[in-house]
Amino acid sequence: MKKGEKRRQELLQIAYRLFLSQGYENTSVDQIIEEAGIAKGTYYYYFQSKEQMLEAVIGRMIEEEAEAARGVLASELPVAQKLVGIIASVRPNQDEQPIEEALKRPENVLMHNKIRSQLLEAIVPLLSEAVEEGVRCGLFACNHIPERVRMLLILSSGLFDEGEFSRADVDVFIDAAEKLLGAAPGTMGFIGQFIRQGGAEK
Amino acid sequence: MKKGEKRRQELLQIAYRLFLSQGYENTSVDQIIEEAGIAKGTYYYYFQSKEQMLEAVIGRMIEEEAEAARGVLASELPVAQKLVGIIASVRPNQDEQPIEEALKRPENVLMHNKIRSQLLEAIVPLLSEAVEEGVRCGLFACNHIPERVRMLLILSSGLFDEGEFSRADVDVFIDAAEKLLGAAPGTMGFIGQFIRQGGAEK
DNA sequence: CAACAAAATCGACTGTCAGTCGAATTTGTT
DNA sequence: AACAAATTCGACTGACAGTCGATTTTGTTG
Repeated sequence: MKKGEKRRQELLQIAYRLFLSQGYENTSVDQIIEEAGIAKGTYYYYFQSKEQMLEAVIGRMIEEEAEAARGVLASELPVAQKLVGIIASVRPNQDEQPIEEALKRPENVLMHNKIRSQLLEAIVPLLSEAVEEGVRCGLFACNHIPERVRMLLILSSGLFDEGEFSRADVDVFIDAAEKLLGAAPGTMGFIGQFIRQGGAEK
Repeated sequence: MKKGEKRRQELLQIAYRLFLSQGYENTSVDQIIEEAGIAKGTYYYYFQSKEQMLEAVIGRMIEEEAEAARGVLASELPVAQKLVGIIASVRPNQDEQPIEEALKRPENVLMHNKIRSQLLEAIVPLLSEAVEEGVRCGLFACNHIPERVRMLLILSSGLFDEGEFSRADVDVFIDAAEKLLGAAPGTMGFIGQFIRQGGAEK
């Protein structure tokens, strides 16, 4: 009951690295077991399928991020700081730049999608709670908070997590965020800091 | 120069049907050539790879829709009608309900994604032109039109083209559309008619 | 028509890969 | 020691995308 879990984690670790560096489709089970130094049967003793393993790898990533976000939410910071903190927990740190890059690559659509949907499910409730707090403080003014938060996350993912984007995209997104949440114009420019890095056309 | 193109179209037709009914991943080249009654080599005489064929299948779908949309745009209809018409050309007709369903299935992520990006590229310019016209008529008031149109399309796809969605999602989306384009509140409810069909939770 | 080239077709073969299965080994328990 | 449960092994299967040289069909030209 101990040895098994350790092996499982070891395999997840190896897969995490390989999936991100080469893409999920381009990583074979044979490669994983070779790096781990185990036989095919052992691999399938721990995972039902390659895809199920991908789910596990992603679940682990998301859980770490959600953990950090929950910490921020429970803190005593002012609402604005909480928003920044929660978003920051979800955005890849600077030492994880490769992740950002890897997920944009065309061979990783499947992984990218699974991450997107799992992340959405985990983060929407947390961010919604922060926004709720913001409404009580008079920072925001809107109904249907979870739906609106979900929309903004879908938008940011669709706009910035793949391909190029222009300055105008960022500006309009900030405008959209203010209007959707009923924030005063010009108060949500801070979002921009989380985006600048990817696209740069024009 | 004639026979070849006919065969090519025949293969695209078969693939179109199979991809939608079983999913792209679950359809093998062997199955396609068996239905067509040709040999492997012939298939690869017409398509470089299975994925390139998928691109061609999708390109064909999109081109038809874009064609219809261009017709609407060039017509003499009032702006509001043009918007409705362009959106309608893109939405699957009633005899294509299966398509809508098929694309939601988990095994079709790749296809779904390719369609989404190709459709975006084709439709954004057309819809933008219609919105531009709307601005001139005083229906809308906004800058950065293509960016805003793109956002709305990304949003609608992310919200409604997969999984469930609630009544609140639709309402908030309409609200977002009005605010993003600077339309008067309550004037864009007509969008709702294009959505009702999929999700129904609560 | 004969001769030749280009277009189209054939299908056996290769290599890769996910997943299976029964046997063997290790570990823990009584 | 005896037995069971957990873990590991690796040869094997089946499916599948893609290759390649040979062959047939079609179109062209003197």
